[in-house]
Parts: sequence; structure tokens; C-alpha cells
Amino acid sequence: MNEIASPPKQKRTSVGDIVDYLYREITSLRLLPGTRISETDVAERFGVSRQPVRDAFRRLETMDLILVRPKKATEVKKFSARAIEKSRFVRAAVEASALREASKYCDKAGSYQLDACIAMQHKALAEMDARGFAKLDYEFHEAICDIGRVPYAFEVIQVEKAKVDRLCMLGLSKEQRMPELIADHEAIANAIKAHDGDAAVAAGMRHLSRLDETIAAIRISSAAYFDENDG
Amino acid sequence: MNEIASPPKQKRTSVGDIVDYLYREITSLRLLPGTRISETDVAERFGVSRQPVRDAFRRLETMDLILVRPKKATEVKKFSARAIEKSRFVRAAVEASALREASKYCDKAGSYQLDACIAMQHKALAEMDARGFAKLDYEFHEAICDIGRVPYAFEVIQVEKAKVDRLCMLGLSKEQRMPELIADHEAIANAIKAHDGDAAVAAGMRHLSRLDETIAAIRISSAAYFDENDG
DNA sequence: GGATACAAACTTGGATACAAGTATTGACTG
DNA sequence: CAGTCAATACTTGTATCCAAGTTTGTATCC
Repeated sequence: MNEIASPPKQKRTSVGDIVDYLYREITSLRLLPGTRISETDVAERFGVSRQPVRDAFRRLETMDLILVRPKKATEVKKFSARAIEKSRFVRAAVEASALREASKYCDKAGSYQLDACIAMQHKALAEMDARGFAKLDYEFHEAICDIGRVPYAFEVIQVEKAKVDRLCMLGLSKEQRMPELIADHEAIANAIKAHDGDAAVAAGMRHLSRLDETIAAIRISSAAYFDENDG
Repeated sequence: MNEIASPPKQKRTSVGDIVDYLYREITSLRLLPGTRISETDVAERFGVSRQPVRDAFRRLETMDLILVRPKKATEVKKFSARAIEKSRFVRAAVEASALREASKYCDKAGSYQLDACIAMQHKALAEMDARGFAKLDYEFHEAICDIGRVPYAFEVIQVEKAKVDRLCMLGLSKEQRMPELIADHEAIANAIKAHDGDAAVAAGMRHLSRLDETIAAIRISSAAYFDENDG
């Protein structure tokens, strides 16, 4: 019943460590949705008492990563269609605003930043470096927020993205999608550089919509990991 | 050192109760930013052990309402200029999206809903019922999200609004502002009913910008409650 | 053979005792 | 009188024990 991998060796155990560890395990999908985890079990594996584990669970609970059912069990939270919709909406809203701001404030330096990032994405495509591409994708969206002078926007995008990333790891690799994603980025960059906010938003929304297909596919193929009750 | 008011009488004490109680105390500003609160103190006042209080603290911590400094003390979190900016940005982005959606989908029923809400706001103004107006203001924004078919948008707005509401209670009462706020609402409603998304967003952003002046004033008058380090 | 009831083993919730670190306050010394 | 150092009183962090509830397995009875 416990597919929990042993934690890496570390002397300094603390609530933060446990949270970080479980966070990585869950978001990386090494702990699948629905997996039951026990306070005593985690405590033993970390060589600490239940107390710090309890604290860690509380924090993970507010992150919507685990579901604590009193007196019953604690398990990795399943995906919720409604939560995904909400996350997508927030991300779309924030990204749209960031794109508008970026279109307003983009200057020479910003244009160069975008072009450079896209150039490296082409390079990653040529080398079939999916991992590198993921990082560049990350940096591209960060650059947009920087150019738009809304650094907190990227923080929000990151948080929302993390929720969906867990889901997307169930789908097929990004490698096949790289070409069209780069094309999206180019359309976005061009609109920003042309100071055309509406076009930038339109391109950005097209970019986001690609996620919808992926999620829809996963929802069918991995229905077991979805919570039909929602929540 | 402890200005914590005694909790209301209640037999069934639980983590949720403590969270709710402290949440109200903090957001209502009965517990001022910087006030030190102790686990043992709260535990005694509730007649429980430190354990449930700790759990409650963890949850309030992730809500950004308290700041736990290990081995030192726990205090009500001060206001952070950066957090306020971030909250404002998120709220603006989400509200803009909701306004666009509402402008798309508004029908007869939606128009009536908006008009009815505004009519009641006029009534609250005539009666100088600030408390009732606050609730109607709340309902107005909820109606927009309903019409736009983005119920989760209102959840986000609520969360972000709560953060700023705590701050705004330091400022002058809303009573003086009611007329201009109603005028804003009318402009927003008219734009939505005319299916003019751009105008709705513009009016909505004007509405939000009124908050900026209020916050700026508070920041000067109540600098003691602001965290100069930010974070 | 099937259903029901009881018991044992699991889970988290809560209480208490102890450990570790910080700040404050007091005394002592220059 | 001022400065420094140490002790004490505070804080949260951790460990352990007990309580309460759910599930599950097993034995017994029909």
C-alpha cells in the first residue's frame, strides 16, 4: 500500500524538509493521486516523530496537494476538473494582463531578450532537448512578465502552472509539441514587439488552449486519477 | 503584550474554530499587524492544548496572515507593499477577464440582476447603511462572475479582496465613497449590458483604481503597520 | 455457504512533557 | 554611571502517550 520512496539521506530533518520532499514527490507524480500516505510511515522514514510530519501535512493540505480525512486516512489529492478550470482561468487572466503590459513597455532590450530565448528554443528543438526546452519555455514566460514590469505575475503563473504540470506529466512527452509551441512563442513575441496588445493576448490564448487538448486527452486516459466528486 | 480578546463561548473546539476565530480577529483588525500571539496563550484561552493551535497557526501562515519566527515569536503579519501590488494585479487581471466574459454572455436575466443590485445600493446610500452597502458591493461583483460563467473568478477575487480589506479598515469609512462607487457600478453594468467588453474593463479598472488612493493614504498614515523589508 | 457481529489493527486528533533557542532583565564589574 | 555578562523567563520545535473513530478481517451462527 505504500509506494513511498525512501527520502534522500539528510541529517537536518525539519518540517520544511518534509514539505519539500513530499512536494517534489507529489508534483513529479512519483506519488500518484490517490496514494495513501500515513503520518507514522513518513515519520519513520524520516526518523522523526509524527509531530513535524503533522505540520508538514497541514501545509501540503493548504497547497491542495493532499487530502486529510480525519480518522480515516491521508492521500495524495486527485485531480479535480473544477480546480483545473479555475487554475486555467487564473492563468489565462494573469497571462493576458502580462501580455498587454509587455506590449506596452517592450523596448529594444526586451525584443532582444525574446528573440534570444526563441533562438535557443530552436536550438533545443534541433537537439531534441526536451528538458532544456522546458526551461526555455519557463524563461520565455518570465521574460514577458519582466518586460511588462509585473514580476508578481510570473509568481502566480508559476503556482498555477505547477498544479497543471503534475497533471501533464501523465500525458505524452512535450517533444512532439515543440515545433508548434515555438511557433506560438514567435507569434507572441512578434505581437509584443509590434506593441499590439490585442494580438499578443490572442496569440497567448491560442498558446494556452493547446493545454486544453492535452488535459482532455489525459482525463480520458487517466480517469482513475480524477476526482469525480470534484472539490 | 497580549491584546487578544477572549474567544466567544463554545464547547466544540477544533482547529477549524481556532482558524476561523483568529481569521476574523486578524482580518477585522481587532488584532493589529505586529501583535505578538503565542501558541500557549491561544491554547489557554480556548481551553485546548497547543496541538490544535499549532495546526491552526500553520494554516494561517499559508494564508499570509501570521508570521511564525521559530523560537522567537509569532505575530500578525504586517502589510507588505509588494504583496499589495501583487494582490492588486491579480485581482485586476481576474476582474478584467470576468468583465469581458460577462459582457459576452449577459442576457435579460443578467441585466436585471445587475440593475436590481444597483437599485438596492441606492437604497443603502439613502439609508446610509454602510454595512449593507458592503454586502451589496460584494454581491455585485459576484453577479458579474456569475453572468460571465466564471464562478471561480469570484473565489479568487474574494481571496485577494480579503487581503486588502484588512488594510482598508485602517482608512476612512466607506460611507463618503458610496456615491462614486455606485456611479462606477452603473458604468460597469451599462457596459456589460451593451456587450461592450472594452468599456466594461475600462470602467472596472477605474473602479479598482479608487482603491489605490485609499491605500496610498493609509500607507502614509499607518506606516507602523507596514513591513519595510517587504516579503 | 452466506450474513452478521465482534474484535483487532489501522488511521488521525489531542494532551502533556521535554528540548532548544532567543530576548530580556538583572547583577556585577570596570 | 556605563557596559558587559550571565541567568531567567519567554518563545516555538519535537517526542511520546492516550483517545476516538473507521476499516477490515475473522469467527460464529443461521
